[in-house]
Amino acid sequence: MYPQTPNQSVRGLNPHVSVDCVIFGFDFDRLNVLLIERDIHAPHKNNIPQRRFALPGNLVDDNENLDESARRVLRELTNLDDIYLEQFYAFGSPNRVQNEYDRHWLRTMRADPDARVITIAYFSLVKLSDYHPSPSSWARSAVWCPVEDIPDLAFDHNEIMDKAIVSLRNMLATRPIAFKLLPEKFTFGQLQKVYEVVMGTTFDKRNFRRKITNMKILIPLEEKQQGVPHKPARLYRFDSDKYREMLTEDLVFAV
Amino acid sequence: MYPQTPNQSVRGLNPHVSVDCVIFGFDFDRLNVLLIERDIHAPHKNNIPQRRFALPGNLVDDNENLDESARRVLRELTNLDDIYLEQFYAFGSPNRVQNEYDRHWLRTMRADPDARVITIAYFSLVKLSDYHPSPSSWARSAVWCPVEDIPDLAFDHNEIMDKAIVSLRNMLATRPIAFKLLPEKFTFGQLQKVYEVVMGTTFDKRNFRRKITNMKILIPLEEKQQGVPHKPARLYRFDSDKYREMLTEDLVFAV
DNA sequence: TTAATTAGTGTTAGAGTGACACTAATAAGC
DNA sequence: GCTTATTAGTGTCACTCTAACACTAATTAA
Repeated sequence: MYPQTPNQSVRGLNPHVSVDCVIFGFDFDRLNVLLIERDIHAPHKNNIPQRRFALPGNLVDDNENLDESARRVLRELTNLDDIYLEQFYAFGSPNRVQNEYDRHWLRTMRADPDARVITIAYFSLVKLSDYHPSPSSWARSAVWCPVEDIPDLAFDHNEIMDKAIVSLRNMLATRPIAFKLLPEKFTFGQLQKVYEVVMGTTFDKRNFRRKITNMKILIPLEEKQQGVPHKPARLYRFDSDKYREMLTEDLVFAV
Repeated sequence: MYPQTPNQSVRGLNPHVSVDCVIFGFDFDRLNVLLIERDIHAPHKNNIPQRRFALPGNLVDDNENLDESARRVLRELTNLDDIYLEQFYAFGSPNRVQNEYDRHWLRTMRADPDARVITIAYFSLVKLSDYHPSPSSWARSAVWCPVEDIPDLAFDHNEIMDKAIVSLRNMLATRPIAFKLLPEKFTFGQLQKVYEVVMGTTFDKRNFRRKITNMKILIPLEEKQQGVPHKPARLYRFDSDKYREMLTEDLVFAV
């Protein structure tokens, strides 16, 4: 049981290639990212933090392609499935493991703990409320952490995070992925909030409305918000045919 | 000498990770890509082509990061150096090696020929006339091939090529890299040609001129083309301060 | 009744985009 | 020296997009 080498023999894990997943979770308030806390088998040394967070990631199996691998690893560590993952960059500095504690942890986890590992990073953006990560495998916990409060992460995961945010924003600016984050019926205000939270800015309400309206992707409903302590907003749903069209277009959403 | 395993023991090549380089060469006429022809140690079987082209690529060394590796591999195979390489995607299907001939070739080249290899792909765009690739290492020849005439390539290299072109076009559309392809003094016609060849379209001359002029990146010279059998065009050079600014901006060049 | 909160709306000035056709300058060929 | 072939160079118009800007309306809570 310890050191724990999860099915390594059965699976044929490639000792040199891993995948890491940056899962952004949107909650109408801020942008979060999914971190896992390591199960600590290691004895605690002086000055070495006892809690250590990381992006969900692990070695690639020899029979699966990278996309499948990212999906599996995410599932194994967090019990999240059915998440569309987009590859965005490979990180392969020989010095990815600098921290002594990380090295120690690898020794408890990997058959070949000193192997130099290149990692292929993926990101996704999901509705936080739809996913309730629960830790498994070697994760002690799996938590949503606001992107402004990201702690020091394992390995080069802070660097991966930074690049992921850039990729996420590029994605949102060119593809209508915002709609995946909304309930079926939503208001203009909610839609705008998605863009604002992810992009990290604010937009002019009227200009935003006009821009979206011109895309002709929203269908207005004869229904309003209920129970809100202010003027209730009209509800909309989005036109899924139009949405599918736009997924393959070259559109640029620069509000 | 045969099978040839280039310094594998000295270097510590990672058997599972490679880099591949898609070097686009622009020659004012069309877009080319740099291919290497394999040195054929293998006996020729029936129906198996005797010439086999591939993108320059090789295994990553354990002491170098991915960018360095791409650079080294390109140098070793083609004697090209000082080329800025941009990483664009990682390819890692377990079935990257399907062709029998490719498998055979790997057996002649690699210490661990059946290892499953993930490759990190890079691209670059250079002025063809500036670079004279000469084959070395296991390359029999290194040739510029027009992108319209790319033959069947080794492994999944055709797939890599396709994705590289998309990345190249995105790059050209957002960064003023076209200027690297021109001589110090150039005409509007030449600049437009760069965009047309790389983007694979044509643009309206007047609109193009206006767009570029508005960027205020060109400095008109008191000089004209000479020796051309038509009205000689005015020469320009580009403002390198402005150029550096634009490299970091979010500009979109959608002519 | 009042306060707090968010929804909802239009205009204007400026910049950018796409479509479009003719004259000018040169070398080459005759 | 005339003609031809070739590329350079130029302006306008209609349209769309963009950024900036302020007030009224509807609801709940206190």
